[in-house]
Amino acid sequence: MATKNTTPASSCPPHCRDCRLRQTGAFTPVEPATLQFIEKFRSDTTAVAAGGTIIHEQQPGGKLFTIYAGWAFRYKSLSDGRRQILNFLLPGDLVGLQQEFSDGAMHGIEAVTDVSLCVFPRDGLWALFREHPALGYDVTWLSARAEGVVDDHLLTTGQRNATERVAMLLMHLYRRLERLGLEQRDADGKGGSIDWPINQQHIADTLGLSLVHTNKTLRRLRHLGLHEIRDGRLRLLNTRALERIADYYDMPRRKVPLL
Amino acid sequence: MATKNTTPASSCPPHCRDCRLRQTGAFTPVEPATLQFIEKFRSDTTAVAAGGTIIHEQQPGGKLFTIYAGWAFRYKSLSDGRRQILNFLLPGDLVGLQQEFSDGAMHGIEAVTDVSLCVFPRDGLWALFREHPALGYDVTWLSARAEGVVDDHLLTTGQRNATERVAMLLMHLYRRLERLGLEQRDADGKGGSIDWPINQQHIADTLGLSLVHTNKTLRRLRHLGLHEIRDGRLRLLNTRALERIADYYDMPRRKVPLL
DNA sequence: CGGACATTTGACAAGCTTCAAGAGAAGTGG
DNA sequence: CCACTTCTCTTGAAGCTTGTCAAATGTCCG
Repeated sequence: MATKNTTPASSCPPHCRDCRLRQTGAFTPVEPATLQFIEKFRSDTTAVAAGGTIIHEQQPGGKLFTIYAGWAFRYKSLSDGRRQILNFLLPGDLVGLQQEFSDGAMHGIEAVTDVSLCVFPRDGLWALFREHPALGYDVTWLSARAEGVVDDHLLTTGQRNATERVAMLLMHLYRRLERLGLEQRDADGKGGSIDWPINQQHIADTLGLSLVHTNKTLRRLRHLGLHEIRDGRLRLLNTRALERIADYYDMPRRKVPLL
Repeated sequence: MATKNTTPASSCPPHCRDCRLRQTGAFTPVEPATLQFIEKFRSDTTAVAAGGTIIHEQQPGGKLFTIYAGWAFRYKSLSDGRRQILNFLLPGDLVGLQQEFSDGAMHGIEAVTDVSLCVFPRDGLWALFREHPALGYDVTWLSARAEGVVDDHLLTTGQRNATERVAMLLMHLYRRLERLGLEQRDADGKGGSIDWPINQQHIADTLGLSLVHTNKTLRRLRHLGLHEIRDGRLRLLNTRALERIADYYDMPRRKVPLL
């Protein structure tokens, strides 16, 4: 009881210079002056409990967020309830840009785990571009990169079959977590695992498959010894095979801007 | 013979102030000074013949383009040849941003019709942000909006069935052309039609369906009297029904930036 | 007329969804 | 502490949507 609904273990530090994310090496280093500007730009920090709504699907406006800790996902739904998860949001991801720009075709954002967020004022974005063009450039970078992720996902739902889709998702998320330094290496140093807070319904909604078929496809891959999901953790037992099935290619990893 | 491989009817005018696109009312008006900046930033104009490659799928770098006239599409493929069309590119669309930013996960761009393009130097983008933050802001706008289009498309391939997908694509493209003033009204003023340069293979690759099933789905909609494709033109005969089938909602139309 | 290409159609197979129901885990309240 | 609910995962069976194979028709163009 005392451990529930409290602030998640990793909440945003009061000062950006203490940001745990910037110490991972996954993000482009910034000058102290720039860091101060970002901290000034940040209007708040907040937390959303697992299952909570970060951005409502129909609600325009809103704010900009950077995920500091936890998992969330963007989604869109049809009026009869069918839901498509567009992508998963992990620490370092900037979200809410589309709400600012889009024609009104909105998406929702929901927390999977408890999530910690840095909040930026929506109407401050133009000031950011004007006063600090380099950060504006970074925002564009992040936006273009986010579209690239959705592009890949569209290739998956449009062209890959069920087995390929599941293999792709496992590889994709594993690599993203790994890049953030969130992979937990085994004691023997041979393997590793990542936190896996999503359930099979999430996977089904992500890949455009039914829940039942998702289950059976996962089972097949598991019985082939390719992966293991247990106690809320994912362990890849044969990445080579998963990459081959999914036609997955790992890209050279550049550092990414962080707002 | 004399009419082939010549410059398409609508090629970019030498001066941006004569740009036909800006006269459509679909784009945000800009100050003459800004227009001059854009014209200076533009390094070239060019044309690509129907079926030609604008950006090669595997080739990094490259340039930025604004489509001035014609149809093109972005795509990604799997190594065995399956191809997913990510979206169609119409006049006013800015393309090539991802090549600048993405981790290397590239897409290709191919011309459907003869295409006229404004060319911008890739390495001038940072200068644009620095010297003209408002244009940088516009680029971000366009990038975020482009992602919104792909989001919608992902919802389509992930959740809609074949009939819904086809209806969605018909509505989506018709509305986009209409917004650009490229709908041709009938003499009686009751209906209209748009140029329809794509074939059923394009549609199949866009919607993640087989060619045969695409054909049969189109036929069904045609026999229901919902649309008509003839002589390279698309005519919607019952938009109400198509919108209902596709769960399509028309968004309020804001003017969009044009680079 | 012959060749390349897009469209069309039928028959059959396969992949995926739906329906139904049971098992296990975790939280809730008496 | 245990019954009860709820949620997730699991499995089987049946049916429908979609893909694959094959071939005919039509069209454009040299």
